[in-house]
Amino acid sequence: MPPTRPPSRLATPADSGERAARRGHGRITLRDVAEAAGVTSITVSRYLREPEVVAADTAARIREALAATGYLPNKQAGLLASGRSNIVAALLPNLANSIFAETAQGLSDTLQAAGHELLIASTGYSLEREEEQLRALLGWHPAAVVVTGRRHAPDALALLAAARRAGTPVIEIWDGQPSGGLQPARAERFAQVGFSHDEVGRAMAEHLLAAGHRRLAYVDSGVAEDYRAHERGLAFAAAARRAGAEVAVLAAPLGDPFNAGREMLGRLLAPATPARPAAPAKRARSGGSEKATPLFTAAAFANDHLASGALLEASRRRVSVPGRLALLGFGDFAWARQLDPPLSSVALPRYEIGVAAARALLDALSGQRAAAPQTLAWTLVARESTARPR
Amino acid sequence: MPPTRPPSRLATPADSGERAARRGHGRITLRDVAEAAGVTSITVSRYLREPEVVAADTAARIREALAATGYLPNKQAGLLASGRSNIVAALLPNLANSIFAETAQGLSDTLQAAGHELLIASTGYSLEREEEQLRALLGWHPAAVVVTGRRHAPDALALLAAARRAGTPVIEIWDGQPSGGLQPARAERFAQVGFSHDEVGRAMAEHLLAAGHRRLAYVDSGVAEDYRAHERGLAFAAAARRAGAEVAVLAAPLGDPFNAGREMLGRLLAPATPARPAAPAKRARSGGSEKATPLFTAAAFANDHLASGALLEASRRRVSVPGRLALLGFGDFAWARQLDPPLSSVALPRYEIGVAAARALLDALSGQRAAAPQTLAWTLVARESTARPR
DNA sequence: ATGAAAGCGCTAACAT
DNA sequence: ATGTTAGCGCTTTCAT
Repeated sequence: MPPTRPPSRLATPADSGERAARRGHGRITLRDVAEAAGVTSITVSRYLREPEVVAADTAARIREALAATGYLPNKQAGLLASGRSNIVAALLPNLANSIFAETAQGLSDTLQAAGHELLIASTGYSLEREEEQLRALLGWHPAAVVVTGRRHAPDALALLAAARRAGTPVIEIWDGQPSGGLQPARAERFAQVGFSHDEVGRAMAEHLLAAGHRRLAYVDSGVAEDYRAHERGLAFAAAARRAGAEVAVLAAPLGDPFNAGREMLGRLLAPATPARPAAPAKRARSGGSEKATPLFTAAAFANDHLASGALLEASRRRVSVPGRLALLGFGDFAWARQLDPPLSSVALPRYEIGVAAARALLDALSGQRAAAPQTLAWTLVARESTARPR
Repeated sequence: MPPTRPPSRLATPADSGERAARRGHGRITLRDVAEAAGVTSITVSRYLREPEVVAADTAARIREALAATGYLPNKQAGLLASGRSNIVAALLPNLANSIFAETAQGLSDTLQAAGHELLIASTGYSLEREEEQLRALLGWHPAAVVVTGRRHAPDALALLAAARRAGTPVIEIWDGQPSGGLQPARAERFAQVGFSHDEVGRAMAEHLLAAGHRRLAYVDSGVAEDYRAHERGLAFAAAARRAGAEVAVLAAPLGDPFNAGREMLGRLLAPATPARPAAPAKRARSGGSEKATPLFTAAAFANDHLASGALLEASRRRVSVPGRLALLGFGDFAWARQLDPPLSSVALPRYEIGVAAARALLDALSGQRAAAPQTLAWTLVARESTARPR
């Protein structure tokens, strides 16, 4: 006979004595329910997992006992015993940034609906913190893992590879399938759910070229870690150059991005005459013909914040947009299309990325096939800020 | 002797036969590490938890074994055995809303730094979903629980109360201590980390009154669930009336809040003459003297989005702000202070609420005293949109 | 249809 | 300083 235990936890939740050995924490267990229902715990366990297998009258008694005790299954015990987890671990650079916040919401909505739990951690764009957090999250033996982007610390990559080898689906979000050239070579390939930032950069250039602009600028994010913005910039510049246009990539200063955008407007209007001669050499990497003083007629930005800053400053200075300078953002935030003129921008599948990633994981978990990569659609929304003059 | 197991999982990860009984999932366990280090598993376990207690040379061997095997502790097993959890469960209405997203970030940053894990779920402002999610999260036996607001389904309340009784700190965020009158009576009191929305509503009214306005409007959120906005509105109206001013509370239409704000500008400028006589009766609940046609000179809004919509529309219609109409927002979003004129607003401790809640929980967990309630500071940031004319 | 036994991977308690 | 034993609460396997 197994070690006796007090007949009912319910009667005396703080029952003591009897056994000096380790004891429960006073919580209702399967066994309490079983006692109340007059069966053994395995029957209750079975009822919980496959109710149809239990006799109708037994089931009824169990249902009663469940309600009477207020039983809450202990998930760690269940997972430990079954080796299965319904946790999905997600690593995002930042939860406050509305880009990732909406992705988190998409993940959360879709996973919750499927009965999964979301264990979330933010990395602050740091590969080190990502690795550290990944290690912590993997200790939960999650059913699946979501990470952001395709840049990871070597050890993190190894952990992800090991997890996948053990049958845990791994998905990288927010980047598209690696296109040639710019990507670091890497043995491990995880399914990607996102879009190609190269393509977006190219489309941004083409949009401005199509409006007749020949002197383009890309205002890059000053945040070094935002490699997606840098990638878009490279693709933008390449496309512009390919079309025979002049193009420069300028890095925005750090700090409040709206103010950075305002400041950049000045540089865009008079790029060859730095306001403060004493200031450090400007970081413009001019492309195209180096000689001509580039008076830009159009600028694309790494994000809507920078672009809106420039737009607002233009409005303040009575600089005509798009007449004197066309402005194109990235992200299509609700407030940016309210400005005057409304900002043209690239609408992103922020929420959809979360949903698609979750779906891919759920598919992989049920079907046992690998998570499928997915390229999601974005849209360049042309508004007045890049309208063709005329 | 305990059931024999193959000498090393490392050598033959897929070793079979021997025992038909349930077997591990091929993962590295404490025992594998112990074998590699020539000790028993408890010593490794000990090393992991209190390294200083283990002999130096043993420790060195364990360290090596740990590295060689790539061991990752199984958290469910650890928690089950110890009865301790480092999970904090958080329930937020929405992760995409930047208000809660920043709170989530504050929670995440602070908890991660303390070695805790964040299990997060969103409720979509639905009390039912909150209860359901709460039930799921409590199954993890979290170390602490964070919920949003003080309105919960009865059963959810019971679950929270039971959790607290079992020693799990529970914190409600985003609301302040219940002030009299408006709050539903309730036996259970959890620690609150937030601020009083009554006080904010009052301060908003006082700010406008101090600028000399006597005909005030509060534009409430059309979202029924946003009871905090409604509370601010009630307090706003009460304060205005107390000061002898005229005041009305108008409900914004649903849908895009910027456009709703734009639409509300029309109502504010000509509140007595509904544009479309055929439209359903407007939802304005006029307070103060009912007779006078209230031509508002100032309006406070439930959020910056609505306020900015009105501000932008005013600018489009060449209605002077604050000359003809002063506008006051709530939330103090970065884009709103970039407008022309910059929007006065109430700056909220969005991130700080997360940090403070996490700290309170950590304190409660280490000190074993109850989580302490906290009132956090907000600031009414006066900008040009409510500047005194003259 | 229900139960007994064993075990998931770890840690607490009690040795030595 | 290290090991032995029992047990956390559940599920699997194998009876009955």
